[in-house]
Amino acid sequence: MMVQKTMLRPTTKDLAQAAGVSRATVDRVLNGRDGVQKKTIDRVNRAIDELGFVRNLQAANLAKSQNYRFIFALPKSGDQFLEQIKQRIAEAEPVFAEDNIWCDVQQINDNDPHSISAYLASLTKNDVAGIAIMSPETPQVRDAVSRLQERGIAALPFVSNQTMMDADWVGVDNRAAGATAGLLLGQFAGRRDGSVLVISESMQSRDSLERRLGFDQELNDSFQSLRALPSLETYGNEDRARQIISNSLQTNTDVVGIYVMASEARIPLSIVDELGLDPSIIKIAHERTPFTEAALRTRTLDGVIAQDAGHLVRSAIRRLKGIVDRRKTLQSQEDIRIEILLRTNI
Amino acid sequence: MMVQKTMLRPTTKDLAQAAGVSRATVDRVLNGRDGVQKKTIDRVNRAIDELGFVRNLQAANLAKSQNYRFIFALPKSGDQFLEQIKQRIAEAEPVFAEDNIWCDVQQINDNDPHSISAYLASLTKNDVAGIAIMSPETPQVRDAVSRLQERGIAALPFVSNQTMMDADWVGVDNRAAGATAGLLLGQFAGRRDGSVLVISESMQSRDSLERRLGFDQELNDSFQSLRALPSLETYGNEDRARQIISNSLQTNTDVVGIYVMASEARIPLSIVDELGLDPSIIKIAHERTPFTEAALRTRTLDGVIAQDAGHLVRSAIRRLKGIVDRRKTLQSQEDIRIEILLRTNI
DNA sequence: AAAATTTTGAGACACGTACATCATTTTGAA
DNA sequence: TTCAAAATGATGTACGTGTCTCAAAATTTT
Repeated sequence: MMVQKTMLRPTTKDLAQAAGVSRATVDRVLNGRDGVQKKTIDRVNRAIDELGFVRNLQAANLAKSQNYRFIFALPKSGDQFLEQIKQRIAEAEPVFAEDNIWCDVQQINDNDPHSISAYLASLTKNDVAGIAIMSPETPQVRDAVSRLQERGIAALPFVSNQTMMDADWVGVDNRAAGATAGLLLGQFAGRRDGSVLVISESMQSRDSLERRLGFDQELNDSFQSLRALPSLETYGNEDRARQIISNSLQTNTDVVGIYVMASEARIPLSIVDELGLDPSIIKIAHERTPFTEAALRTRTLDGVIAQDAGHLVRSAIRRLKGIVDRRKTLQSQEDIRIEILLRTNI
Repeated sequence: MMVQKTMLRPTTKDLAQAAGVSRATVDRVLNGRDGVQKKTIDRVNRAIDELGFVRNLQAANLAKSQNYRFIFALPKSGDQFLEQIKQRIAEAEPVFAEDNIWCDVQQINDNDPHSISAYLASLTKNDVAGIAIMSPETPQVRDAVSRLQERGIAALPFVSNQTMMDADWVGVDNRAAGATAGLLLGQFAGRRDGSVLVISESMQSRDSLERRLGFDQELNDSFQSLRALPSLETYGNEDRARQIISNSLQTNTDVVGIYVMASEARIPLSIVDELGLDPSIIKIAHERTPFTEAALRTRTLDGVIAQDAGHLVRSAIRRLKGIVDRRKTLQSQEDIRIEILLRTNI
């Protein structure tokens, strides 16, 4: 496959000439229509390689008046991280609009798997070209996603609660994220020994389970002087959070670190703040939000493990577009990095 | 500015109708041609807002047979980081090709400012639409860049040695990167006190100076038990490096940390390895390379401060394209993050 | 060899914008 | 009021591809 640089960019016309066939036949081959002999197909393909032909996607889209309408299906109940996501979608809108990409946000009650699958079932190919779904993984949703794909709508699990088995999703490896939290906390705690408070919103989500798994493994492997306490689940309830956290701190007087696993770090950290602990206790949380940024700056928080919300959004859009265009995307661009934020690199 | 969702996407025709003018006048306004009354311009602009008109860039490019040919002007002498850059450019090529973007790499002797400016002066608008320049900032180069821009060629300083004064460049804030290295090293060193070895290739580059500045400031501010030693300059010479490093280690028996500032960490770190130091000495280096990745995994390196080479490349391409298209790019996407790599988030 | 079928060719039109030309209208100055 | 200049309209072609239709050629079947 060599690229001819003298010809600025070969067109289907050039291709037809090179292959010794007509433009109509080239079109039949390029778009996989039938009624073409195998040997003719081969001739055209050989010419494609020789010329280094690349279809002009823009012209093709123009001709098809293809437009990319994507939907982000997000949960209704939201924390600050979700707000970040929505903000990044809005921010990306005008830029992607020039590339003929239009995104809508649809917020769905995520406590009810039925309403999600009902919504997904209502979509047709005319309404929408692709959809990024942020929802806990239930059989209903999984089915609805399959049926979407059957109807030719691109569907992509987004950020939340997916099995890592499936390579086709947008988000980070939560096990590794938890391990990174563990490593950071362990190293920052230095040679002290003691116990570590682990606060989550709920251990029912896969995210939390995987983070906890990675966190424990890292502490066991490399920081045996630290002892991770059982997860405290706040259920998003501030009063409950206050009670269980202060309880735990009274029971365990040797706490040297606090790990807030939930994507909403504000409530637990505010409570810890109220209690006026020894500032040398290392505190690690997840996700960049206005709150965690401020906490890093004031040194009430030592580190944040984050996934770049803007990157998540743009990656989802690019990958949906890639599916629609049947072209592969750039793997290295779509790997969502596990970011470590300290007060110096916010 | 409201977006009309019923009309799939307003065209210039719709615009003309809404504004009560002809397509020709719309064209004049959109492309800034003269010979249009102010009040007519206003009428059209009002219609643009009302309809939420967005120019179809694809169709426009098709009509102009616009193609984006970009050049990366890189130094000839190269370390592993530069190899990463080149690799990422090659990797991005086929993907960007579908968007009508073609990138070439040109390697230039960066020790000779004259050959760089001579090369830049030789470029014409027909050859190339934009150029990303990785070169030390000298008056000659700075002039050549200005003249490029005057000739309508997009020019963008890339990664290396630029004043942070100029907002229009691609790269990280090296002061903050140095500070991050300092913070990480300081925290990892725990409550120990002692001195810190700082190894650079040369303190003549702005990169090194800024990193050192940030590093020292962070240590002074927050880790007063640590004492940063004067920078050891290797000049890329392995024998020299071995000598000055082992000298310094003999003189300073209280070393608790080593900071390798250079983008080529392999030589200094190999030498440190040879000397068989106490593994509890904290080692921080810059840039993700096959070597630093391996060193993190084997725990001979504790942390790496990096800028994502792929991101740098793609950001440069997007911004060059943005300049050519006279459209603003998404700021948050083009901020190059200061990444912290530990063994758990490689 | 004739007929039926498959394969290929030739051409037209569409998509939304850029750009050019020439005709017509409006405006402002003499 | 007249005339030149400025402003606007009308219209055509081009860009590269997709998608039709209909005719012509090549191949297979009868």
